Amino acid sequence: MTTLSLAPKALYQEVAESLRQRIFNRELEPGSWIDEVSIAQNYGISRTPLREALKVLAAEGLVTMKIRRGAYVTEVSDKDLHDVYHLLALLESDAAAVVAENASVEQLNNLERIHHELNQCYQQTPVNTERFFQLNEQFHLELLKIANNKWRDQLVADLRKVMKLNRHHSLLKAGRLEQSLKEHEALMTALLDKAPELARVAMQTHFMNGLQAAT
Amino acid sequence: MTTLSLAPKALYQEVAESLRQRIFNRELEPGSWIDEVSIAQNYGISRTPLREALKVLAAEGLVTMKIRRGAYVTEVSDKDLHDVYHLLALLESDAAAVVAENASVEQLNNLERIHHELNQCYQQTPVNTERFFQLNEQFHLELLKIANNKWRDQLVADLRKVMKLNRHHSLLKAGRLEQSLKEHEALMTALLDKAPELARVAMQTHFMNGLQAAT
DNA sequence: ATTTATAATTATTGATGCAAAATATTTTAA
DNA sequence: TTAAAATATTTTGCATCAATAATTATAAAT
Repeated sequence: MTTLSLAPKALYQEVAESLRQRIFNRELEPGSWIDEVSIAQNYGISRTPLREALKVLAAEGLVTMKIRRGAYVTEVSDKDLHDVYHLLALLESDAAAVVAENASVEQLNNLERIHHELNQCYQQTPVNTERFFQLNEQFHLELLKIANNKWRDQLVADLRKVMKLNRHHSLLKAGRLEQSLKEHEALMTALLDKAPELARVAMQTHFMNGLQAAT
Repeated sequence: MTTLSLAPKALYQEVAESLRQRIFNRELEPGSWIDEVSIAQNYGISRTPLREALKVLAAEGLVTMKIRRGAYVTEVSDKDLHDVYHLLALLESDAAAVVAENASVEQLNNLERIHHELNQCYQQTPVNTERFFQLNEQFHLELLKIANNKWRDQLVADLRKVMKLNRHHSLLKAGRLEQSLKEHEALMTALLDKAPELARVAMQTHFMNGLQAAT
């Protein structure tokens, strides 16, 4: 019997992904030192791929390398959170404007389908918040996909990772669901009307309210 | 006599910086495979720090790692250039708006000082274009510094690196100097008037004309 | 002659070991 | 008893070594 690996990844990438999760779960606390030898033993690997993984995480901003002191989990201040949120709002609201300008009917249909699922999810009692958050993220990702700028996608992905480091990290808090849906509604309207600036403002508003709710 | 090292860097960082320059200088061509063994020998180092450097460059987008195939210098298409430029315009024009909103008199004076140097540099005949480009970059960096968002600074730095990969990479081409100065002038006026949206539009215009000139 | 399979070469990936540097500890002297 | 110096321990950083995967070349069979 042979094990068929469909998505073969380098060890350092697997390790990086695992560490990411452990950081998001606060198993590795912000500010804490990352013990290379202990973690390597823990995973049953050598330090070489682990150190490569740490370099990747450092580039993402999740860990900070100190010279001759090793790697530390990045601490995200309230100002950092605010700044990162500001950039996410900027990048995603611009994406909304681009989508309003260029999207095909089919692409808008895809987006509206997700929007409808989100609405239906909210109608159910009790609301499956887990699924709601998932669909919400899917909506944002689909919008970015339509905007068709892989460099922006990368920036947004990295910024979202940094945001997850903070304790008030959710782009969408419970209790904001209804408000959030209305904002999506306004956004969809602007997109279907092919009104770039309206779409931009709608997304901007969506994010600013989100920040309000998060802090 | 002891050598006082003020900025001690790890070997992998030194190597990363050196490789960056070799990539920008087209000594390592886009699309080409990076021979780890040969380069390690070339530098007289082992492959371990070299591989860590390559991971860093990969995170910056300068090189692309292919599984079990090693590292390749990233190829930047015309669309990529356009997309990256779009994001730079977005991020820096937002920075301009933030500066117009919040900057202190002293900070604006610093900016205007650089702007004046730029003007004086242009008045000289013949124009020292090298110095002009340098001052131009300094102006943009000072603006970002005043905007005071280190995460944006990081994004902009990475995007600028990717742009340098492309043959039409200069944010400012010769023959555009006068036009560019006028655009800076308009920007400075908006900043001094504390008019965020005017500043945003001025910077946006500055970038769009730059793209026009670059392609 | 062309295609397929196998072998050999080449290159990447991961493990181990060693040296240098920084921190913590202990000892000695004031 | 406290402070400073020396020693010991810990940890990073770099190099060497081994193994695994992939590509190319060669040989055999149809």
